[in-house]
Amino acid sequence: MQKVSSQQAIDTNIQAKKWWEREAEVQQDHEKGKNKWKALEHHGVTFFPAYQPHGGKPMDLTPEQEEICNWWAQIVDQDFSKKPLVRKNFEKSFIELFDQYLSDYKEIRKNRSTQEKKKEIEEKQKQDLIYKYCLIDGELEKISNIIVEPPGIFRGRGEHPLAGKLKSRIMPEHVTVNVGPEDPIPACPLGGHSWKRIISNPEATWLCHFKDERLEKSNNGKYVQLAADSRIKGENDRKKYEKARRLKKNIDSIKRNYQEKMRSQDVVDQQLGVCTYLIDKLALRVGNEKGEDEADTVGCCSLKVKNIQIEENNQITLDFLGKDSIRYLNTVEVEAKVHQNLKSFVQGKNPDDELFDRINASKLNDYLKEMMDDLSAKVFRTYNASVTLQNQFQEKDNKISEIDTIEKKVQFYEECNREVARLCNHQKEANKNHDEQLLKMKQVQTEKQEKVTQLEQELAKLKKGKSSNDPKLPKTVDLCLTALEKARAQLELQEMRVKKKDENKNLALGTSKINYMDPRISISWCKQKEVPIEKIFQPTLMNKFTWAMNIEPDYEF
DNA sequence: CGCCAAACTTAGGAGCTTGCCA
DNA sequence: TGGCAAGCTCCTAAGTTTGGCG
Repeated sequence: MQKVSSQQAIDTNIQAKKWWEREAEVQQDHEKGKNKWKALEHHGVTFFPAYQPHGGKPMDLTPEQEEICNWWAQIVDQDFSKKPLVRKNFEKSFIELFDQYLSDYKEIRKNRSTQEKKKEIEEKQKQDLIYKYCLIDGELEKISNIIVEPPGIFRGRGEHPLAGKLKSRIMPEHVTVNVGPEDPIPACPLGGHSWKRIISNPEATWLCHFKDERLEKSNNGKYVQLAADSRIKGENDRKKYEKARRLKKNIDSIKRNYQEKMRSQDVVDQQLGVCTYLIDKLALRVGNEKGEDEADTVGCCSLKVKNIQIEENNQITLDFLGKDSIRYLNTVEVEAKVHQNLKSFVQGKNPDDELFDRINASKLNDYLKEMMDDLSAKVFRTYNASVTLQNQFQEKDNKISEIDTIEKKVQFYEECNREVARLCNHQKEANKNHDEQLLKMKQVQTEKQEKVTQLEQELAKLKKGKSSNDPKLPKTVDLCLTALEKARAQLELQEMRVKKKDENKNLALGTSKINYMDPRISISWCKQKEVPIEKIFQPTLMNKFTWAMNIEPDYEF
């Protein structure tokens, strides 16, 4: 891998290969069929360093610590030790014995000089450099993750049956490596060890695969994948949005199709129709069935009777835990036929029974493919998110004007973004100091308001030829007007900040920006409104979406 | 078909750095 | 000049989709 010699050489190479400007070649690539590459060269994956015993020397338990460990060992198989309260109390006392070391360690790390920290990072980057890039058909490409996951405690979300189980240390013997048939097999970075298997699968884009054998069935392992700004990921991303645009083009006939479907005499068809209606209208996930060893969450097809309330006036309330055990709670009006069908699906069932008992995700996707080539349920989320953003820009356009500041325009963008996040139910945990912080900001707002009022009063006085004696206040009408204008602008900014703070309390805007909204909508809007794109996209997104940067200002999704 | 594995995208939170204000 | 919120990247869990197999 000659090209991986220095960071500068890499940057130059990466800059040089703009795949989106070489569409002809990209077209040719399709002739390769299912194959994603002919040559693939890389250095494999690195490993989490072996555990460093505390302070580099073996840590003997103090007699006190050892004795306490023994106490627990004596009762560990008794019912007593299974009681949550017992475990909680014991754990607390136990951890107190050890956490002094950890907090000391943390403190030492924190107190290193800025220079020292910087040097450490630079050295790490230098070490990682050869692992960070691969060669795909001769082109240098960035890799996203180059180290296997460290051993530790599994942190499942929500009520996960496996939460707290141990994740074992991944060794080269757990790793399968995918390289080109003519390319060198990467050297195993751990002496005395060797890779589990070397394969050459050009239909896959992953470089390494590793699996913790200890975790159960639903764990299908992890991959070393290309970075988001690589050609292959970029092409896939663009294809995703093009497919969503195709859905937009066909949406009328698709709507007619599922409307007809839910009017069928066949319950299977009714369920397919209603499910598609809900996925289209509410941007729900498809909802695959889940295993015993996974958290109990649902999506559209796996909704249970207890997750829906059929209300008056064609309203329904959906209340369920979705992906990541995030709660979805929404009361909406649906079409009369949908309401009627849902009522019949609920009829005679128990709360834990499936609402759509005759279908599943796979059948639903089969149905979607009858209507549009390549259509699957997730495309509706991409389509809905992108259309929502575009519509928000249009509907709210009168809220901003050319003379507005960049900050105000950016706030406007966020307002539109929030509607998308709401649609997709992208929630986050509120900052634990949120209320306190908001109060402080509101106080600042009040002060700014008072300042404006004060200046307004002073202006009135000055116009009558009078003046206050306060030396802080302007002495002429002109000066006062300038000051007032400034104060009003400051007040408006603060009001926007307060609003943003409160509205973003439980909403995560990042997810839709990264995964759902066609970046070309945002970029063309920025061009129209003369907002620098960096104000909307952080550096990683600027890189991820470079393929979309040359879009015209009048792009329509 | 139903079931399962493989391969990929989507997700929230941890934890770091940055930048602002008192 | 240090305290703290905001911004951002990293991490890895948790989804979806497809296709092969009995």
